[in-house]
Amino acid sequence: MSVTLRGMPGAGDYTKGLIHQAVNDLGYVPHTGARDLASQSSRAIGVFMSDLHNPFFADIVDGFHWPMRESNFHILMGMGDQPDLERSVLEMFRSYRMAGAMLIGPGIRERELEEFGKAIPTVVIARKLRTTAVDVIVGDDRKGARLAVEHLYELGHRDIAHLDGGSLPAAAAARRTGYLGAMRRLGLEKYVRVAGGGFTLAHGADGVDELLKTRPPSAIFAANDLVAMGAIERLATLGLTTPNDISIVGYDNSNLAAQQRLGLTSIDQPRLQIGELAATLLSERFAGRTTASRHILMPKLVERSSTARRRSGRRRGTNGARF
Amino acid sequence: MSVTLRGMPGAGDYTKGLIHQAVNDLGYVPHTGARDLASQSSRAIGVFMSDLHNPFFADIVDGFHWPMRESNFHILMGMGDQPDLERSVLEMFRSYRMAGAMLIGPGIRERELEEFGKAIPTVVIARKLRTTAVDVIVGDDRKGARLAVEHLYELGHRDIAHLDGGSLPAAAAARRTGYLGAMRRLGLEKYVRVAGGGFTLAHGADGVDELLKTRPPSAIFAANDLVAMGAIERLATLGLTTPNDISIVGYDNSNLAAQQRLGLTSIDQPRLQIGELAATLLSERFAGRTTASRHILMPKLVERSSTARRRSGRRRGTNGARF
DNA sequence: GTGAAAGCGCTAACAA
DNA sequence: TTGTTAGCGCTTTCAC
Repeated sequence: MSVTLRGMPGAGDYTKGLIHQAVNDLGYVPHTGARDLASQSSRAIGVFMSDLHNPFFADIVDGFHWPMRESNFHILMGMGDQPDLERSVLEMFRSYRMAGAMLIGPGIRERELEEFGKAIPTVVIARKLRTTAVDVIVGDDRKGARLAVEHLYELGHRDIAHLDGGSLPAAAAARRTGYLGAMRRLGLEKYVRVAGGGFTLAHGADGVDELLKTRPPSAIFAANDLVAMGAIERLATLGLTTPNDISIVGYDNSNLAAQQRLGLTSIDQPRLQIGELAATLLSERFAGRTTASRHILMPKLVERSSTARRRSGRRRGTNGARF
Repeated sequence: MSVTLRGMPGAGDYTKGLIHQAVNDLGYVPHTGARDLASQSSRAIGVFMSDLHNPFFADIVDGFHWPMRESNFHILMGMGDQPDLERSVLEMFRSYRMAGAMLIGPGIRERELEEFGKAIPTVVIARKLRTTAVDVIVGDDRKGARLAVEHLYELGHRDIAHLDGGSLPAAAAARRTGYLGAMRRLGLEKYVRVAGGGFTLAHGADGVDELLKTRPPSAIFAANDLVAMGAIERLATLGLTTPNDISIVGYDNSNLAAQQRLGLTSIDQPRLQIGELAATLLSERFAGRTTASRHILMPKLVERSSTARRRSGRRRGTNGARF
């Protein structure tokens, strides 16, 4: 069909217009499956997200989206919060012979990820990996946890508890380890308390309930912003305000923390930049790079109003003007 | 290859096992593109989301996901917050000759959606449409807005402002209209105030700033939960607490409102159920239904702690026990 | 039951 | 430049 309708080097603009017009009217859309089959190639990039609700992930996708589109790829997203679902999503990516993939917070075994990476150029986000079959972008979560604890320490807090992210995502373990290490280094072993277990708002609320069974801590380091927010709100309903009664640090510096003038002190990971870097790494792979590329991004603490100097006596106050 | 490796009615279990083993070791994954081309069919369902950050949408997808998987379809998601992106996502769905599609909050013209619906069995969520080419699931947003205003009225509020959802999504207009109508019916015209314009946390905060340029209202009806939360937090930093100083009602009853014990009074739309219904409608289409199916879901108000009876004198109090 | 052959809608290579 | 042809990896059909 007219030189398969693509380049059409010949033919004047007028003719071109006519053809496109006709094609449009007919509602013709080229058959990607057939095209990919014939050309033995694909312009599709698979994006796997372990959690559709996590705004941190959404930002990464936002950052990834644009450069990929500019390079004329299209993004197909799959999600699955359980290993089986995850596997089936990855198999689907392979079954479409996609050109590349970005996996955000995958939970399956490293072996499986390695096998996947051998089949499709892949960049993995937020999962520490040894294999060289995929590119990796991770934050230094232990360092981030340390920043959080030290920040609270400098504000005079000693009784610092941790709301844990749970078992599945690797990030949770690193943050917990970082917390424990920092507490030890500061001589605060006796204050060490870990509660909760999960990355959602509900986990934050439940974690607070758990902590309060013994005593309210002076400060909390939460595994991510969602958990921190859940904790703050739970504390509020119990009459404990932040930061007057309890200081809280989150993780991810997601837009929940930032845009919402809630002002959550949080550990920043450059979300959009991570997505953009992922796009760059894939492009490099497409351009021929075969060696693995590994990036450890340094987190930094963003101080907002959810943390404050420890007050000896409890007092309730406002921190803004009244009308 | 071994009766194309599918049913394999013959061959003992042992042989079957051997074959699958070998296939697995070789890392063979059937080529979906070729299969679809040959069979002139597809097991792919496209899901379009206008906003990856909206937890309401994520819940709908969650509800949709399971029944579809059970029916042996796989979900491929695309997103795009701008009309051009949206168009390109839909074209991609068509280029893959997908079996069906769910479009959440599409923003393009009805004509285009109609054309799409003629090509692929489609259910559209959260967008009022006249065309019979697609199935439609919408909430009665005007009714929902009325519920919100009446609830606040019954609590003694008169000076009720609205934080608007903006121009693009059709839902915003219906909620605004519902607000205006309800205010008029209650004889509160002189209190009518609309501020903000958008569906994000930041829009909520900005809307509050806008309102406070004149005077703090007694209560606020927000276009969705994100906006409500942004407003609450902004008010808090200004020393105005909810619900003591200002009552707030959100919309969507998203998990931000519910799980987070923030306790946001909100207008419930049965999110998971919407997703499940969408799956049912698609299945019906696959089973042969050709007439359009249209569903208007009735919203209901879920009262939580962000709304309270109006207090004549301002006072600040706690609403929970202290330790 | 099993095996061979045609063909899905395209692209790529070649011939005219 | 343009038209023709083989073939991508499968399914489907039809003959055996």
